[in-house]
Amino acid sequence: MLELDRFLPYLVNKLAGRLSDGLATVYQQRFGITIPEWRVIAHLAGNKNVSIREIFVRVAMDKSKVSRAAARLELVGFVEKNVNSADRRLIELQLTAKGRRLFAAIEPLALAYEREALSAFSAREEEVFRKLVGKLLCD
Amino acid sequence: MLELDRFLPYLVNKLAGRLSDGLATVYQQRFGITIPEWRVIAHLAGNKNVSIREIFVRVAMDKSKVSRAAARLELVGFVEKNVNSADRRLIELQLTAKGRRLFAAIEPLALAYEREALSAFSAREEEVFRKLVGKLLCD
DNA sequence: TCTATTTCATATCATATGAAATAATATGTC
DNA sequence: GACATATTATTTCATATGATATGAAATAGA
Repeated sequence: MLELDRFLPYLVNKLAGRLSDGLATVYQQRFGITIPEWRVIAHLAGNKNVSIREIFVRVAMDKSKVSRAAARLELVGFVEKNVNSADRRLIELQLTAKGRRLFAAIEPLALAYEREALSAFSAREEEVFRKLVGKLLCD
Repeated sequence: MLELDRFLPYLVNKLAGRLSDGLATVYQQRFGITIPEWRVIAHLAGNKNVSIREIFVRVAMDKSKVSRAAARLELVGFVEKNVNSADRRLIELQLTAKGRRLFAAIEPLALAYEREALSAFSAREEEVFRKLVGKLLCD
């Protein structure tokens, strides 16, 4: 008999919801940033001159979401959008100085949140968990 | 430096999305059932005469979602709604015969999907993963 | 070159979502 | 019993979402 509380797709979703909600509260209340926007920022923090497409294939969001997040981030001055001169269909996104400051402010909070969320784990357990999640995601 | 691909809240979300989407396709296309509806059905399959409230506290959905899912499931004849005669604020939800047949049809597909999703794991790894997820969820 | 196809970002639109309001019932206090 | 407060389910309403359409630019083939 299928029991929801032993059904992994459900359990993983429940866990994901908790992790996201908790983290979202942090940067939503303090910085007015949504989850999609946070993901775009985090990706841009590690990758220069990125197109919308590059983000949504890498970052598990559909293109509308990324497009809207980028539009809003530009509006509030966290990212800069430029057309790629080699291929004018493409957009080059990058963090502005303001955007980099925002990331620098959020980063330690996000890492602290992650540590806190995983505090039930021993170091060994965390390592195993990371490995297993990686195995399921496989990419 | 925070790297999205090593950030567990993100990774778990990505995994959850994949697991849900894949499974949703199964029962959406074949049975016209959404994820919230599936969760209500799965919960009702194991619990008789359940109120809306009971479901949303147990099943990680907000009350509107459960209320709407229940309304639609009643409309299409998979569940039956009755007011609790002891406390007329409460609703008693239960699967109809049709609803039980639906669950019986979906159950093996859902379990097969779970097995397939976890096929990258050895039996031991699956066990460990379940334990670790349980530990993070703690309830 | 001309035309068809593909790719990229955005816009559109119907639906989903969830926070807050509402309505109905229950509980507690005087 | 009457009145205030609490609890439950639904509805409302503004916003989010995502599938599809659009338009602009690039590429391929004749």
